[in-house]
Amino acid sequence: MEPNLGLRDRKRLATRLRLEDAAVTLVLRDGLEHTTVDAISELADVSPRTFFKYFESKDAAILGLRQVEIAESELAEQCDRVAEHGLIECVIHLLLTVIGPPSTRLTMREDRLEILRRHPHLLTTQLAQFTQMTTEVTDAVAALVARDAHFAGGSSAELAASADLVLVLCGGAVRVAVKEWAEMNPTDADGAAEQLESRAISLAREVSVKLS
Amino acid sequence: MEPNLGLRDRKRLATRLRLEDAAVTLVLRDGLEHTTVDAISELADVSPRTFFKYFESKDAAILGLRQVEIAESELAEQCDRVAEHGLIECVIHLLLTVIGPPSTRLTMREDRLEILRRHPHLLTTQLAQFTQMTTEVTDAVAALVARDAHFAGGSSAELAASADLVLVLCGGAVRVAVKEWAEMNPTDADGAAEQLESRAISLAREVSVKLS
DNA sequence: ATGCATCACTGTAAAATTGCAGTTGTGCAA
DNA sequence: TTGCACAACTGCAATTTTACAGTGATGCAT
Repeated sequence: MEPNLGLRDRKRLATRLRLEDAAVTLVLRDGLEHTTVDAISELADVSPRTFFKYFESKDAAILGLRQVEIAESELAEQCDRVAEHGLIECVIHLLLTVIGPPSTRLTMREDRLEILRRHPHLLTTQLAQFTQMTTEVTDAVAALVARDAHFAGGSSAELAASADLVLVLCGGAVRVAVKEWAEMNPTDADGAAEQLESRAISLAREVSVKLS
Repeated sequence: MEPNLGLRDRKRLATRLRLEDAAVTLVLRDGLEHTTVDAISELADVSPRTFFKYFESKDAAILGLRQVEIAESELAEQCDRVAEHGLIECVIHLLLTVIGPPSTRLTMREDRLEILRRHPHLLTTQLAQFTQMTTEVTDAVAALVARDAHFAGGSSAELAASADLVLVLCGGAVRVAVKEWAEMNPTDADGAAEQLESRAISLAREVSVKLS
């Protein structure tokens, strides 16, 4: 699946998956509150200290939320699509790029949905993490908004405010699209990226039209 | 200022303000990383355990973020404005109601802005808390959206998705408006509520128009 | 004024999270 | 192959945060 990775990266990926599996397994078996970081780490054969090198919190491990770091070059590349496509399309594509493709392991996805049903407060964690991800691209979105014809001519402060709002709207659209996809599409995971992008764009468009 | 409070509530309010003052004072004096919850609690004359009865985290105390709990009745009352006003206006008014009026203590506001400048990561905390607040009114917003003429006729899932996006857009508008107000309006704190509402509405309207 | 229900406060212990320093394994070039 | 730079892993200590259980203060009806 991923043969183009060196030994170091393969080990790292394996450790992360082992931690995710351990977290999900133990939570389903013992319940969220009786599952400790120590137990997860032990089952995954790493020290508790290492656990936090992979995940920001226990919840993040259970949900499989990796921390993103974006290369400036990637962002700049994405930003050269404004002329051809619309602003909403560009921002959503940017967001989907940084959050990466959804997990292809169907069992895992089912298990996580079950955990989310049992512990709704995890939705808060998920939302917070997602929001944090989106803020990482704030500067890039500001640049995109500044180039858009509809927003041109505003003051610096106005542009910054507009960028902020465009970002939260598109981020929300992506979040809703991902959620719908996770809940409704148990079969193929191939066209996922395209489906997500298409759905998110139509959601954002629809709302902005109906609100104006 | 607030004579219509019993002894218990007055004491509680005083304790919260003492904790906020202690947190801000110590952070400005010793720096964020050298200020412990123990020190804050000691200066405020409560136990560290009590600290967490008032604030969810050290950061929340520094920023003065109180945890909100909304009465269902209040929400229902707000929701009866859809017919007369637009959807955006209603949702923003709802949000401003639940987050309450901004702090009127100017020194405190200045001090906190200074701390935010020195420790940008606190913005993440602030944003997360704000997002959490907004999600508390998800159901009420869903009801508002369902009543709105532009959104009527959609399926249940479509309505839920739309409500989600309307909420993040309005929430973002309020957040931007509050931020602008905190940074630019050192004088009167009286018309604050109206200014905030007006600014947030125009922000949300403008973006939805330009995006559509 | 009295009694009761409730809430605020506290101590203790356990779990979660972070910082620091040291060891080991990996990638890479000589 | 050897050696170096760096990343991953670990242990340890300190801090943050939560759960539980108990004590005292407050609000309120009588």
